[in-house]
Amino acid sequence: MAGVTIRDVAKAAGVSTATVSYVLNNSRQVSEATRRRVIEAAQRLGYRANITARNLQASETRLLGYTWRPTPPDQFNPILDQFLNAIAQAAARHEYHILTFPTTSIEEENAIYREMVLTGQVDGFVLSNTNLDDPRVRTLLDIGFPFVAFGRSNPEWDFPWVDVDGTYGVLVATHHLLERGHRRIGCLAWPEASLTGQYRLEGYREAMTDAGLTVAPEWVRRTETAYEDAYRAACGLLSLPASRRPSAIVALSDLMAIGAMNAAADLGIEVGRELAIVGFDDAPVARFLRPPLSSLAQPISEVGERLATMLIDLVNGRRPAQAQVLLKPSLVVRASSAFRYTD
Amino acid sequence: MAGVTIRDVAKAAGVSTATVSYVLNNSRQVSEATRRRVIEAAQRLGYRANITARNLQASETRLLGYTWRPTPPDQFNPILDQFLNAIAQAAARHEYHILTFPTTSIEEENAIYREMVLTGQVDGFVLSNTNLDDPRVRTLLDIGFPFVAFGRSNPEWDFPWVDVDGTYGVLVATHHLLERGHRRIGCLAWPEASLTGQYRLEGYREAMTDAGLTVAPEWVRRTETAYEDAYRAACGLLSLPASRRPSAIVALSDLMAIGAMNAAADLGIEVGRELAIVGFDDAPVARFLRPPLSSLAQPISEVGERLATMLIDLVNGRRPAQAQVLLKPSLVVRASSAFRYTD
DNA sequence: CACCATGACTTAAACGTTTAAACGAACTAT
DNA sequence: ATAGTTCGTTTAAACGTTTAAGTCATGGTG
Repeated sequence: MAGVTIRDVAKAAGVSTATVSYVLNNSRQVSEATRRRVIEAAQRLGYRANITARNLQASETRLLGYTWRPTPPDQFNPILDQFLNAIAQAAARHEYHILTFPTTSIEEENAIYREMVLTGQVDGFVLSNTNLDDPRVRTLLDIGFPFVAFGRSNPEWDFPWVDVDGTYGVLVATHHLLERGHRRIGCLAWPEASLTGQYRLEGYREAMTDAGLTVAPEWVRRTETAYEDAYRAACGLLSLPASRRPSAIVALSDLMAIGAMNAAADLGIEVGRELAIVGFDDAPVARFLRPPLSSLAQPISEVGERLATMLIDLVNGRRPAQAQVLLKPSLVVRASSAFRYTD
Repeated sequence: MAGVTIRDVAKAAGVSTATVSYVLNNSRQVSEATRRRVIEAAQRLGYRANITARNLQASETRLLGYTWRPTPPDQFNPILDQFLNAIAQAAARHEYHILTFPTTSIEEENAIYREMVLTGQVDGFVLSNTNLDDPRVRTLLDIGFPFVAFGRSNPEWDFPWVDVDGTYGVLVATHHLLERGHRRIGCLAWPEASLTGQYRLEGYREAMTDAGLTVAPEWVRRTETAYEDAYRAACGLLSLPASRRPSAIVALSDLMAIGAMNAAADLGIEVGRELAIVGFDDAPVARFLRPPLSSLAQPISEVGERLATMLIDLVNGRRPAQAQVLLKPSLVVRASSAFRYTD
């Protein structure tokens, strides 16, 4: 397409292609006169180095792969936009770009990884939504290919990751509820298999223990992340006899929190007066709900930025300054939980 | 990284690299015996052709660029996930991948386009959120680089696009409201400069005219897309004297619809009984609102798929079968507008 | 004056493919 | 028997860079 090559510039400036390269990359001393001639010629012809050729010669691609599994239509992904944006911006600063490819299953993802590594399509990967013993992490560790992960996996595995401290977040949220006078606090949690779910739930338990409260088993409802499941689970919580029915619910995601809000409404319980709810993620829509939903905001942009720079370090054979980073989410208190509760 | 090249395979099979290439690409007759030897060797060594080298030689990248402007934190992008997914899946079927890069302004986007074209980083572009006289469309038309757009621009410009028929969508939505007994219908519209806004508004006007109703100027409120603006505009609509106050509102986006829902709630007007509201986009959250919000669902996956295949056709010098495609959105009726209204 | 170092540039190989052109052997048709 | 085809394969150029190694003045040093 572009068509103007380094040879054209060399000819126009009356020098060899090597000299042109040296001038343009500042990689060797060149006399001022020649330098000017080359630059002038390059500019006049509108020369821009062909990236593919450069990459071939450097045997790199300056591409970072990011896979994500598309969100089912009945759920939402509150962070894709921001996350993709953050990693792409950070990568661009180092002249890297993001290659995105959605996949449908972990197995497919794994296969695609191998393929991309073998064909040299990317220099590294960004994983997200990692889980305990994540096979993708295992694969990449085994073949020794550069990658970073948003999320932890097996604590025994040494690999670079950034994660948001779910334990801390839920601990803070639960403290907040305790501080507003709640004593019976329920939790909409995920199945045991979810590592992220484990961390978050731990925060809830810790806070309750700190406050000298015992967690009734019936207060912790494990459920899939889908809206309907959360709705049903919340109905269960709210149908407990008055003395054991929670006056506050911590939901491990905003979608689940919405399920809880609607369950409460359908049972005639007023959220923001009789019942407090806190979510996790601070989805954009949280502010617009009625009442506005308190939630834990994840520092997604920082996660993305750190991951990108870590990965670029790795790709270039440098050890990243910090290979494991745990960032704190921040609680955004809104009307769904701002009120003071008294029994 | 991968390390095993076509030369290694050639040596292992005792043939020239050309033969290996011919076998592996099926591009020339090769004797069965040699074919088997080559395939066996390739397999044994785990050979996969290096993509960069192949691309250089073919002077292509098999990469399609997609830029989007990140959504401001107080808004949401209900379609990025699905759209990216659709184009990436469709592209993958033809062994193309998507290079994403977020930008902050149209000007920056334009500059990046030029740069990417000149450096040969992508074979084509997917634009979205095009507007009247969109400078990006102009640039790409001028330099003659392959691209497709989600959205129309200047009707005089001949370029390939796919769009969702906003006029039709809002027409259907308005008909639906008329059919439920509404006579005073308001519209939360966008500033005149928005082409998409123009099309959608037209649907509203047409439906009203069809029904023999005149649109009171005060019923059409032009506003920015932000929540607060829509909220205020809706307050304006709902504060009209009873005889002129709309009993139904068509909002040109779900975010604006939410603004209207909350405005109504704050004014003590019950949505779903006294006031009907319809949005546009069918954001995932629409189902979970109270009442659930009626909305126009865009066939995003189809848009993405069509765009990707059109672009790949273009990149390969084929004219796409259909260069301009207008798809119909479908109205999803939920409780916010399902009731029958009587004055 | 011989020698070496330095500076400014060029030559040519390399990165890993694909593919046009050349080549030789085995057939086929005259 | 000879020329022309066909088949299967190899040779080598090409894609557009970067860069190690080489060349050749020039100038400084002992």
